[in-house]
Parts: sequence; C-alpha cells; structure tokens
Amino acid sequence: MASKAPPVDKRRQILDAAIRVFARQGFHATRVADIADEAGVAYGLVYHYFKSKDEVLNELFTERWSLLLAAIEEADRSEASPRAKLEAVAGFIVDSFRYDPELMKVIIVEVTRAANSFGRTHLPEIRRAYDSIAKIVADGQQSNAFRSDIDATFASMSFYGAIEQLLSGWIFDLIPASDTDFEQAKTLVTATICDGLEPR
Amino acid sequence: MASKAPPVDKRRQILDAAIRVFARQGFHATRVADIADEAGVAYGLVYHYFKSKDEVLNELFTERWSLLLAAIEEADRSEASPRAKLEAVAGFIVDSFRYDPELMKVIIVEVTRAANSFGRTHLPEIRRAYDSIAKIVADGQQSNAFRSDIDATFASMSFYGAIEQLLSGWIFDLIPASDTDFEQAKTLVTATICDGLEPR
DNA sequence: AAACCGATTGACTGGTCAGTCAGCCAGATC
DNA sequence: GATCTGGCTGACTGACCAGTCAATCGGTTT
Repeated sequence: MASKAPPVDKRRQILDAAIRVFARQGFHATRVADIADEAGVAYGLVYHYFKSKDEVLNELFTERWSLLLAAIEEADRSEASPRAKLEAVAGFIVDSFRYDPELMKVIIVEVTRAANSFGRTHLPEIRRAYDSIAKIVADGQQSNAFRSDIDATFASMSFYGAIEQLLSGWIFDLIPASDTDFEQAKTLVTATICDGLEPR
Repeated sequence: MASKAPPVDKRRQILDAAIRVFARQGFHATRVADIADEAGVAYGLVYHYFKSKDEVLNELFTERWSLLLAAIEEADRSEASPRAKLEAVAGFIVDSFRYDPELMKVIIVEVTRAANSFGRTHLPEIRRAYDSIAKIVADGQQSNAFRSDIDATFASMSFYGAIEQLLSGWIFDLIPASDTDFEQAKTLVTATICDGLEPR
C-alpha cells in the first residue's frame, strides 16, 4: 500500500546542496543549475519540489528562523534572571553558527542583512525576534534588574546587532573563530551589554 | 583656452541620481537605464564617466567611507576620554545618516552588510574602521578607563554592530526615527556599551 | 501484462540587461 | 566658415539564466 518512501529524500538533498552553494557563492551568483549539480540531481527536479529559486532560500530561512524564535521565547518563559535569558539567546545563536556555519552564513548574509532585497519578505519574522528580545529587556527593567533609562528597543537592537556583527566577523574571517572564541563570545557579549566596558 | 567647465557636472549628477535609485530599488534591482533616467542623461553617458555599474557604487562607497575613517581616526587623535571618543564615532555615524539617509542606506545595505557580494571588494576598508575603533578601546584599557577582561576586538565589533543595527532599524522602519531618537541614540549606544544595562 | 502515476530528466525558450559603438552636436580654434 | 574635439546620444547585441514542458523511467495496481 504505502512504501512510497524513496530511499533518499531528494527534497532534503536539494536543500542541503543549496546551503552549501549559497554559502560558497552567494544567492545571486548561484544558478539553479549549480544547486542541481551539487545535489546530484536533474535541473528540473528543483522545480518539482520548489516553485522558484527564491522558495528554496525561503524554506531554508523559515526552517531555521522558527527555531531561533522558539529558543528566544523559551528563554523568556524560563525563570532565569533577565541577564541569564539574554545569555541564553546569545548562546543559542552562537551555537547555531558553530553547529552549522554554512546555514547561518546564508541566513545572516542573504536574508537578515539583505533586508532590501530578499529579506524584505521576512521583515515581520525578523522583527519578531527583535521584539521578543526587547520584551526580555523590558521585563528586566520592570523588575529593576536593568536600568530603565535606556529604551528597551534600543537595547535589544544593540544586543542583537552586536551578536550579528560577531557572526559576520567570523563569517568573513575578520576575527578569530576558534571554539574558545565561540564560548567567550557568549559571555562577553552579555557582559558588554549588561555590565558595560567601564570598570565597576 | 580653458573654459571647458560644463554648466552642470554631469558626473556628479549621475552619482546623485544613483544614490536615489539605489536607495529606492536596491543595487541589483536597478538597471543602468534607471540611473540615466533619474539623472536626466543619456544611457551611454553613464559609461562615459564610469567603467561599469559596479564602479558607480564603488565610487559612492569610497567617497563616504573615507570620511568615516577620517572621522574615527580624528576622534582617536583627540585628547578626549575613550568613552567620549566612542561617543564621537557614534555621533558621526548617526549624523551621517541624518544628513544623508539615502546615501547611508546604500552604503550600509549594499556594501557594508553585503560582504558576500559587493562588499567583498571593500572588506579591507571596512575592516580598517573596525580596527580603528578597536584601537580606541584598547587604549582605553591601557589607561584603565575600560576593563581589560573584554577583548578589544570583541568590544569594537559589538559597538559597531550595535550602531549599524540601529541604522538598519531606521532604514527599514523597525524603530522610530525622529530627531530626538537620533540624538538619544548617540548617547544611549555609548551608555549601553560603556555602562551596561545593569544598574550601577 | 496493461494501464497508471508520480518522480525524474534535460533541452529549450523568452525575457532581461550590461556594456558597446557609430555617430551627432555645440563650442572652440584657426 | 571650415575643421576639430570631446561631451553626449541611444539603438543594438551578445550573454546569461529562471522557469517550462514533453518525454522517460520504475514501481504499483487491476
């Protein structure tokens, strides 16, 4: 009756190939044929599974970003201190990069930081991440764990911007990217934002 | 003998038109014909003054970025406190945006945050900005104005990332962009990075 | 064993543009 | 007023590539 499951999931194969090719050449510079070749699959099959080249990137982004949103919201729901919540968010993003640098590169470079072209479609989802972080900050201010004279939106943008900038630095080899750098980054970003650079 | 000066500088006219069109449609989506139309100039004239469409963007970026580099290095040379130096840098970038939002949008969106495609060529110049900021931080650590347990490179990336994220927020209408917001941003970014979110 | 059906193939097409180029025109020079 | 020169013009072309589609394949059902 059933048994229709193919031995290999070609759709997944195409998505994984796309990650590699997008990471290597960038979205605009990759031809659909490149994806098909990398996946070891015929050109037309890409269009069997996806409406367009854009939809492939859409799928990659949505898949990963929803995890990020879930992680942020879960951190927020926890009983931890506001600072620990922020550290959890930073940790999740840094680990995402460490675990799958190519996918994160694609998401950051081609979507998140490409709000003018491709990212435009996803601005609402991207914004949700900012908003969720802002909520953590605002709650922290409510409970006097954070000072209230720095607008929560400003603070959340600064926090997220700092993290994304670090990822960019790693992606483009502007700063060293060893395992210890990743670990340090998690605490240092949070330390910078929460404690500040000036001695206490 | 001389008197060859045209009444209007067509080259400049093309550059200014390009700023507007790039800001409106994005670099990839603008055809060279769009630039020529916007400038009120024949298609071919663009190629009289520029080798390629890329070179137009190159020119815009280099023009502006060299000002930024000069401003950072000047801030560094001043006698002010490290914190005041950072505030000067933040102030310059924010003012650049306030004074000419379209140009800054193009530079941030199409170059700085597009390191995979166009920005790749300019990575060295972009990096110089990061390095100059890092030097300010490192000097601050040397003089004990800043704590030394946060790596200067990390800190400078965080600082710059925070600012760029704010610009992105303004560019894409994610956060309010009034004159008071701009003024606040200058001090708040510095306050966040130097003092931290937690109360002192 | 015939009909069926979804997965798979890859040649082909239509549209889009960046960049070229042959020549025009207006002011300067002789 | 003839010639020259360089800014300026815009039609044209060659390359590129996303997306289409008709055909094939291999397993299933009747």
